[in-house]
Amino acid sequence: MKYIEKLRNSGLRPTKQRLQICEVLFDTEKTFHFTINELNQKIKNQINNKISLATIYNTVHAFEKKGYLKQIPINSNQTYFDTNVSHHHHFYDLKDEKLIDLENSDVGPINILKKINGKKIKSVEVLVKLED
Amino acid sequence: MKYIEKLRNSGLRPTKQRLQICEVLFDTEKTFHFTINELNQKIKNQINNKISLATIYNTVHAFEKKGYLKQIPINSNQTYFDTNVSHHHHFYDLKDEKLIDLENSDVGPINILKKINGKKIKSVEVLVKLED
DNA sequence: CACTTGTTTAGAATCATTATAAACTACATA
DNA sequence: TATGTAGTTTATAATGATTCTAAACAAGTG
Ligand SMILES: [Mn+2]
Ligand SMILES: [Mn+2]
Ligand SMILES: [Zn+2]
Ligand SMILES: [Zn+2]
Repeated sequence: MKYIEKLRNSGLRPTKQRLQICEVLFDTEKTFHFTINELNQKIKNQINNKISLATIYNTVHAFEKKGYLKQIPINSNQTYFDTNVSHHHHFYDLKDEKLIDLENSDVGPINILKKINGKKIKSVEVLVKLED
Repeated sequence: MKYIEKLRNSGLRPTKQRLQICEVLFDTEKTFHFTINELNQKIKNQINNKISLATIYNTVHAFEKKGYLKQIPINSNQTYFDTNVSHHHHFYDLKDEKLIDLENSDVGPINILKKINGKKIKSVEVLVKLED
């Protein structure tokens, strides 16, 4: 199974629950954005199985640490994650509270001129807030 | 007093507590970033008075709504605010968990090419994560 | 001053997230 | 294949930032 490698790379044994989480996260045509609660619902519907929140949190965080998921920097009462781990940006629709992908090509090249001594840039993310 | 106008514009009466919050927020040479807890500490030290958290939350949110404070989009267990309401961006030092201003001129012009039907851009914010 | 409406506050409620620890499982090794 | 150990799952509790509540209090008006 293709997900075993992802799990092992993340330092996790391939258990039934984790493989099911992988199916929901990665066995899709399109990438998507989600909160832990939304993922939990999706698992219940799609896999027709309940996985404890603790396992979901742990697995998502392990993937995020390894770079198989991204956290989206946004102020919300819940943390948003993204299965699209390519370098890209986001619209945030303030009214609908929805995220929309902004491909790298939809945003011009970004050149950070300021340097901080002894630090290097890990990521550059643009958040574009939308209103009506 | 110069803060009375800010308060009235935000739909708030100028009370003793709110004026003291204003002093801490706006009576400074430099702008700064803060969490509610940090602001609470600052008030205790600087004004030598305790103001209830409810009042601090309410006042900060009223100012944020009116545009006298900005919320910084970042994933943290606490919400970060900024007294610098000019259009600017941020470095986020992952190790020290500190925010650093990135002036508009430190980032090239950003051109959002994608348009969303019926929505207009309210803000464009760049977050640059730093590692060692 | 008297009245109304807005404000402050302590404490409770909420709720996303993290911690705990007991029952269970993967899997290496005998 | 059987056994042992380290890792995993789960229900449940704890944590902690934020929001809510409602009673005591203050601002502003006439
Ligand atoms: Mn998280
Ligand atoms: Mn807030
Ligand atoms: Zn995305
Ligand atoms: Zn700033």
